[in-house]
Amino acid sequence: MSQCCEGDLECPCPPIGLIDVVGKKWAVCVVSLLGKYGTVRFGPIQHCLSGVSPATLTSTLRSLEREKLIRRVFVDGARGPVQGYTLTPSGNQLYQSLLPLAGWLRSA
Amino acid sequence: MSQCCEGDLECPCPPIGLIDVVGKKWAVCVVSLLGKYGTVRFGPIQHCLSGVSPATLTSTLRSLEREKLIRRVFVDGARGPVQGYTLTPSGNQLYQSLLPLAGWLRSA
DNA sequence: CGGAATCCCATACGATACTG
DNA sequence: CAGTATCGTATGGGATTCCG
Repeated sequence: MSQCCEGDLECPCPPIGLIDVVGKKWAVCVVSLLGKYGTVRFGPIQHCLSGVSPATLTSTLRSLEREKLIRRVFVDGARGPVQGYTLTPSGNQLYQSLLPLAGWLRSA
Repeated sequence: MSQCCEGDLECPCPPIGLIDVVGKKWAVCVVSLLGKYGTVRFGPIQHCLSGVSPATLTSTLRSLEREKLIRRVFVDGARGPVQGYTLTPSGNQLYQSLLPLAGWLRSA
């Protein structure tokens, strides 16, 4: 993965590694969803994203986990604990700084 | 391109089409660069992005042009007019709403 | 210098089937 | 319900070459 940047201009570019994570097709959606609703389980996330394939969603969730932007949590359901996903503090910072962009994207 | 969103949760996700543009590996870098420096030519952009291949850079620039986020301009150089790229008003709005995210990405 | 054309590869993504 | 496994395709992106 090449590094940005090495030119004469001072580089305003974010690190490529995080771009790769945030740039994943559904990553921004998942972060926005968790930011808005707190803890969400696998099924509702998948349903909200119009039936994205479970493999793809899992891949997105795992990469977000690796970057410590989300984490798995267990909540008490009617029949025992169930899993869910929620933002880490770092993920919540991302969510906050993502809000203006998300707003602009929707209005553009 | 599947649509987001159709679940019970109200969807906070931005449109997928623009995600695809902004999510391109170098798109955020280019927008940040033009936002900071105004008009920049092909060469300096490429150099600043650590020698990204011309094909890739061209692809990025074209997709940004299609979305009317940047446009080509001609400026008077020493030996006749030369080309450059600059943000459109819409692109500048994107740049503004991108600043918090770019800042967070760099600090994360 | 500013690209366009071509080739090639890695992988993101979707579809489907299956498991605990 | 919450994934995992497998497969196939589309395409983003790098390397190289060539052109005005």
